[in-house]
Order: sequence, then C-alpha cells, then structure tokens
Amino acid sequence: MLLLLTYVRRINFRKGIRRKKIEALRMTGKKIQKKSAYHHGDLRGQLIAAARRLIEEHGPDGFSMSDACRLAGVSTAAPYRHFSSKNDLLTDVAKDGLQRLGAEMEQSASEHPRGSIESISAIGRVYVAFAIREPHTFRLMFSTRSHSGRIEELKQVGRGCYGVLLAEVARYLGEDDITEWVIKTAFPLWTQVHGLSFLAIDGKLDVTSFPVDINDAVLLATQRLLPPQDERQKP
Amino acid sequence: MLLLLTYVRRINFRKGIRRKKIEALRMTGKKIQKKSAYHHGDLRGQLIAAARRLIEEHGPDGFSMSDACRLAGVSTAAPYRHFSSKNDLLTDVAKDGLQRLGAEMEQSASEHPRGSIESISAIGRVYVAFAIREPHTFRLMFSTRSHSGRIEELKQVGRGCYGVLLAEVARYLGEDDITEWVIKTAFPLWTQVHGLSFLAIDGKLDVTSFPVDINDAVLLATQRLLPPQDERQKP
DNA sequence: TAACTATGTTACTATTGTTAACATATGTTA
DNA sequence: TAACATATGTTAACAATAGTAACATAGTTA
Repeated sequence: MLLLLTYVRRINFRKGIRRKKIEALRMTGKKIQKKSAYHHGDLRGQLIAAARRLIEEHGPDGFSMSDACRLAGVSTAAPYRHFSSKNDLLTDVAKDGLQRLGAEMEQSASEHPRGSIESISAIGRVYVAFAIREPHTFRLMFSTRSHSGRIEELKQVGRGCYGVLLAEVARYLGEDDITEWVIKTAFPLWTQVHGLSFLAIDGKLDVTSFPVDINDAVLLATQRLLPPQDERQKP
Repeated sequence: MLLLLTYVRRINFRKGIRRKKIEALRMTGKKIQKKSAYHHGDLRGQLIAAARRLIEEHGPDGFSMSDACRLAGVSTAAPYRHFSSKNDLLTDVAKDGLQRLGAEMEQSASEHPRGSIESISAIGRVYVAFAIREPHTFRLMFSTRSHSGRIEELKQVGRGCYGVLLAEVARYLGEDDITEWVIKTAFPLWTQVHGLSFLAIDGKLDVTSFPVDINDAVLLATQRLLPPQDERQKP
C-alpha cells in the first residue's frame, strides 16, 4: 500500500513538471480568453489549432489528444464534447487544410492570365509548396486512414480544390464546361504534382544525382502534359 | 482491495479470450516450428511476417507490437531482442517491401523488349499495382516517419528500385550511362506513377466523373513524358 | 426562479511501447 | 564432459495513451 502511495505521488510529481512545460507553451498562444475558467470560450477551434500545431511539430503520430488538451488547458475528457474521437479531430484538421489549399490555388491562379500555362503551373506550384510547408497536414489531407465516417465529406472539399484546376484547364482548352476532354487533360497534371509533392516531403528528391528544382519540374511537366497551343481543339 | 482483485481477475479473463482468438489466427500460419517451446526458431522473420500481415489488415496504425507478439506466440518483451523499437520493426517491413517492389519491376521490364515504351510502362504498371495490392506497406515504404535512424539504409534500397527505371530509360534513349538526360527524362515518369499510386490507394480516383483506367493512365503518361521515337537524340 | 442543455471535471478502464530483472537454451572452450 | 558466455526467451512493472461514466457548473430559455 505504501508502494501504491509512492507511485501516485510520483505520478503527480511528473504531472506537475509537464504542466509547467505546457503552461509555458500556452503563453505563446495568441488568443487566450479565460472568461469563466470553467467554460472555455472556443475549445473546439482551439483544439483544432493545437492539433495543427502539434501535428506539424511532431508528426501525426507524435500528436496525442492529451497534448492537445494540455495546450488548450483543459482536461483530457473535454475534447469528447466536441469530437467523437481523436480521428474525428484529425478529420477536421484535414478538412481545414483542404480548404486552405483550395483557397491558395484559386488565389495563385487569379494572379496570372486565366487559362494560360502560367496560371495552370502556378496552381501546381502552390500545391507542392503547401505540401512542403505543412507536410504532415498534407499527408493527413490525402489519407483514408482516420477520417472514419467522414470520407465523403472530406472528398467533397477535395472536389472543390480539384475544381479550381479543372476550371483553369477548361479555360486553356477553350471549353465552356468541364467536359471529358478537360478532365482527361487535367488528371495527369494533378497526378504529376501530387507525386512530386509526396516525393518532396518524403525526402526522395535526392535519390537522383542531380538536384531537382521543384518549380522547374512543375512547369516542365505542365508544358509536356498539356496539348500545345496550336493543337487546342477537341480531339 | 477486493475491487483490485476483481479488476485483476477481469484482466486475466479478457486475456484468456484474446489468447484464444490469436491462437486460432496462429493456426492459419504456415511454418510454426515449436522445436523447443522456449526458443522460437525464427522469431525475427516471423515478427516481420506478422507485422506485414497485420499492417495490411488493419493499417499501420491498427498494428500493435502486442498483436504481432500474440500472432507469433511470444511475450511482448521478446521482439526487443531483435528490434530496437516498434519503428525499427516497421523499417524492416518497409525495406522488405522495397526489395520486393524492385524485383517485380525488374521482372516485368524483362518481359518486354528492353528499352521500349512497353517495358517502361510495364514498370509503371507494376509500381501502381504494388501500391494497390499492399497500400499500407507502400505508404510505409515511402514515409520518413518511423524509420528513425535508418533512413539512409532505406534510401539505398530505394535507389535500387529507381535504378531499374533509370536503366530502362537509358536503353530507350540509347545512352550507355545514367546521364543527366536519362535522369531528367526518368524523373517525371516516376513522379507521375508515384502520384497515381497515392491517389489510387487514397481513393481519390473517383473525384473525376470519368472512371480512370490505371493502366491506360500509365501508358498515356509514359508516351507523353518520353521524347518521341524520332527525337531520341541528346538535346 | 426553475428547468434544461452545453460544456466542463475527476476518476477509471483497457491497452500500448518499453525497460529491468530474471531464466533457459545453445555454442564454445578448458 | 563441465564451465562458461551469449543469444534469446519470460514475467512484472512503468508511463502514457484513447476513451467512458458519473458528476458539476455555466448559460439559456420557459
């Protein structure tokens, strides 16, 4: 029994240490409103933010619900009022990522002549850049793991992203709708950029002896995979 | 204290159930040699096999060291005589996968005229097929997560795989060595096939409204990304 | 004010990866 | 063959996790 007590005390001691660390971390956070000390204000949003941060810092496996709780300053049971499971929270992180990616794609496309090789390759550049900037989130966005019952919901947001590319390719081809031709032209572009993203974040770009300039690679692939300017009519 | 005893008994009861399940699983395994009942024979190999199986069945997250132990019929501490950690075991699964992929690539290339579009696209087909057949292992093979101190070792095996493609592209281009031209031609091919693999295993091929035939996609991309037959001279 | 609902908490369960201390089999050498 | 060293197992325990249940409080509405 004495042993048990010692054990418990040791646990609490450790907890104390951990708490202090996390407390320090919390201070760096932006908007902390302790308006009631019991009810949190925006726990849901802050948990997602904490998850994003932790995932990018320690990878999706290094992320734990408990850590997110400590960051948000709540008990480990609190998240389950807002998310049905850890995976459910991760799904929201992924969804958020997809939405941000879509917005960035649209933004970068709009900065070039619409329907040009430049605008299309700009979309690709943004795509790869996102992957490199937030590799773990990116991996999460495109994985069926987790996301238990919400794959369709996620896919819907993904379709939004893809739609940006499709629209731009349609403009390039002079098509008014997203025709089969548009889709079949756009798909290899996506594939290419997607593969490049994964190779980049998985550190595989140096297996080849020559350094790969990512932006060059995107542009080159775009040029090769799009039909040349003078053949831009329906096959 | 009574409570504690009840708790312990319940644990043992559960363990009993689990043991039976796993026992049933074990029977389906092929080579079980219980030559000494203490020393196992080939625990290392069987743990890798168990890991492969469990990973493909429940995903890399659903895989637990404990499950692998139960499958192999040893205690949870036993693996640590052969692997320094769970990740270390996973690294061996990944390495094994890369080796098998490389062998399959070489095999399929050899079944076509060397240095032809057919042999090159055959390599791509095998690549994607592997990903679809063993998606979780494939993901593991190309992820920097885990694999703690052994990334270089893994990369070396990966270079072997890539070498198969490089050699075939070199033949296509009529080059004797793996020149810069060869590498720059092969790289987008790899990217394309790699992206296609990930999109396929992540269930993203149906975001486009038209069904994607993977083999067609590989062939088409190969044709577009390789310089045409009549331009096969150094740029 | 009273009742209801949303959102927290504490305490607990079951499970995991990993280590330490111990035990036994196998191979090598006196 | 006996003694030892090494490789390879075991049990018991630790620290951490995801998730649940029972309870508590804040905010909202009748």
